[in-house]
Amino acid sequence: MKFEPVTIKDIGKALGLSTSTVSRALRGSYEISSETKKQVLEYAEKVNYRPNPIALSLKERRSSSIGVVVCEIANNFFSQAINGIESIAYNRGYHVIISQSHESYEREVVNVHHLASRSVDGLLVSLSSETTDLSHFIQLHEKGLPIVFFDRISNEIITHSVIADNYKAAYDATVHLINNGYKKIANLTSAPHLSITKERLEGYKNALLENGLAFDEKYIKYCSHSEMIVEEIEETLHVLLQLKQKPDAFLTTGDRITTATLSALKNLHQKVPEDFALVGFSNSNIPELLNPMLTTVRLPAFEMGQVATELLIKMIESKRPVIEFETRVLQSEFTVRESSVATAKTKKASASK
Amino acid sequence: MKFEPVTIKDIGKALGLSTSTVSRALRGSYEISSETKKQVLEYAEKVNYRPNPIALSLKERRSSSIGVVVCEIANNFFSQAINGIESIAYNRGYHVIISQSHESYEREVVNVHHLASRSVDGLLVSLSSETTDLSHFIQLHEKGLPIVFFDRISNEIITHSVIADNYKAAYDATVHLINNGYKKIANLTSAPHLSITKERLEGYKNALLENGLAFDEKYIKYCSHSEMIVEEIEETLHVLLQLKQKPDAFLTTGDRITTATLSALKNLHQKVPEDFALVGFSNSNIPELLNPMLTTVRLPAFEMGQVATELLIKMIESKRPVIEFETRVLQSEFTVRESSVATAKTKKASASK
DNA sequence: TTTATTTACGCAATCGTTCCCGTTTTTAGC
DNA sequence: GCTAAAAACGGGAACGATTGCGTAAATAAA
Repeated sequence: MKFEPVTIKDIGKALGLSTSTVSRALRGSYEISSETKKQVLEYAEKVNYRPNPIALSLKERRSSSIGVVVCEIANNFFSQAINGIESIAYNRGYHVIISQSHESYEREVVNVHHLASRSVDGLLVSLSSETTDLSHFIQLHEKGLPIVFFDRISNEIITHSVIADNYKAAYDATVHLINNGYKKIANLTSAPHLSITKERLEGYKNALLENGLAFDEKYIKYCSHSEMIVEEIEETLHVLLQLKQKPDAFLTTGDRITTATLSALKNLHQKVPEDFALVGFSNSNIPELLNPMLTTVRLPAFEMGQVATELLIKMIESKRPVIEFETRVLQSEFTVRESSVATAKTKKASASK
Repeated sequence: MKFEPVTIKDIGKALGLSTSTVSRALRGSYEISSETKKQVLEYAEKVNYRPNPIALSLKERRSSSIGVVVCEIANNFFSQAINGIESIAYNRGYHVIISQSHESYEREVVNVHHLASRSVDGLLVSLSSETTDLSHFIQLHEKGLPIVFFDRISNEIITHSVIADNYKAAYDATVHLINNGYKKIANLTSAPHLSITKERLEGYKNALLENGLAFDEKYIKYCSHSEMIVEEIEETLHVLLQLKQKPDAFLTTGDRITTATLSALKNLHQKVPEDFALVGFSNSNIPELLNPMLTTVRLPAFEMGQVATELLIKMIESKRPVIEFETRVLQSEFTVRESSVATAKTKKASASK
């Protein structure tokens, strides 16, 4: 099946004008008499003419579209970020083409090439957890394709970045647990080389050290983001629960890790916060509907998408090459709910001290 | 900033060949000697040549991309459906361009025009709740643009459709509540003109009638999908709770309506299922983490996306105009959990009868 | 009336690729 | 040694829109 839109040539033929005249008339050029303009405009309206953006892209060497590379849209953080991206992009006349890597490096490479060859004017990227080699981005970046990283960024490529205050968020969350009497706080986090992981881990670590608690590698568990995440975390919990010094609280720094941990704890018949407290990074819309109501760190996903898009469009539309870059840090939101409150156990421990 | 990829012309110049020869060599034409082919292929590899799909689109009059029109990707049902769409589309060599209407008719129209002029080869559509006038689709459909509707479909346009067994799903859910002793079941549902609403309403209605219960218009509440949905549903509940015959159970037929109802009930300090039972349509990944664990109807979102995409690509790639259309109905999944079990109250009522 | 200026439009190149036609050279057939 | 047929490659139009340049006619200025 095919779809035959009206072209400028059709209009010219119908009206006995050249394509250039029609083109100019449509763009309101002063060179065209008002009669001709009126005639062309009316006819174009009548036949519902729409300029072919593909032809325009070819000529202008730009597509008015930006590519988004994320790992998963079925994830509150990213779907909210994409809403932020769209809210800016559409107002500025850009299309948004979304691609998902599903945390696979290969898939990310394929998607990036696909988008680049599709002549996107720029790229908004949050890295997949498998990605350590950035050459697919470096290649494009060197050729001058504007790229902005958000959330999972890299310092191998010098460009704009937008992140949340990951260090502070993890620090505050950890201090909160400590203040509520928890002393053996395990951290379930994402792949170790991801920027978010490093920053959050640092915040967690310093919170412990500054409060006189030991930092124990055994309490750090890196979780993949596979489909089997609940089973994986159940395994991880098994290991943690068999430690001599088993943890009394969990800090989960990732949307899916948080819900998966909650599921796993439930499957293992562990009560929160009585058996284990839990603070989770989560952009869920319904943290207070969970059982227990979840203490969360909520990332400013929507705003991050907006800011990243603004920076990208600024780069795209810049006449001269951009040479100064910034890393914008946006504030997260910490909300205390049931899952991390002090319990009889922790109160007793604190009192007896 | 600009981005200058290697063209076939560059290769020709470098190798002293014409563009036609290079083009043919790259496509492996029998007309080109194996030496020349080898030379061209090697050089192309070396300079990392990639054909410009924009130029191809212009020439071939197809873009190898399909447009998706949904209301909200930050919704479990749609993000799962999009994953299904992508899983098929990418394997078949199609790009997916997603646009959100945020339930706004105007936005939907703009997006559809945008996508059409962007030369998508076909459209996957789930209507916005505001849409009653379909002329923006009819226009394109008449010009031969392949369109497949899924979930929120329309019978104004004769084409393929993919839906869930909405009638049966609502019927079964209602019967389940009745069997557990609930007799005054209110139905919170989406906009009245949506296909999903009509089908689900019919299932609900017939379940009541076939089980000797009256169908009461006062128990039907149509909810918009605005940002303020929790507040809106709180209002609605206020009205329902002040009826002489106030309901004893809710059937919520929509992802966000379900969670919003749960939130609203919580805000109003109503217990589920003790005060009110609840069965909700929901594609949440964590229904058993909610408090109470939620009895759900889960739609086959991923599969719906897949089937719709297969049908669309079949239409796009069909040589002759497609004249026979089908409506594929996929099965939903009903899972009983806490929120709809029989309580002391309903058991007593049943027993005393 | 002659020249200069404005008005209003057409021609053709351009973007990157494909493909229908040539055209030249080589090889085969007799 | 001549013709015929492959083999190997180039020229140029086409896809839709824009735009610099050229030019005819109309008007204004001298």
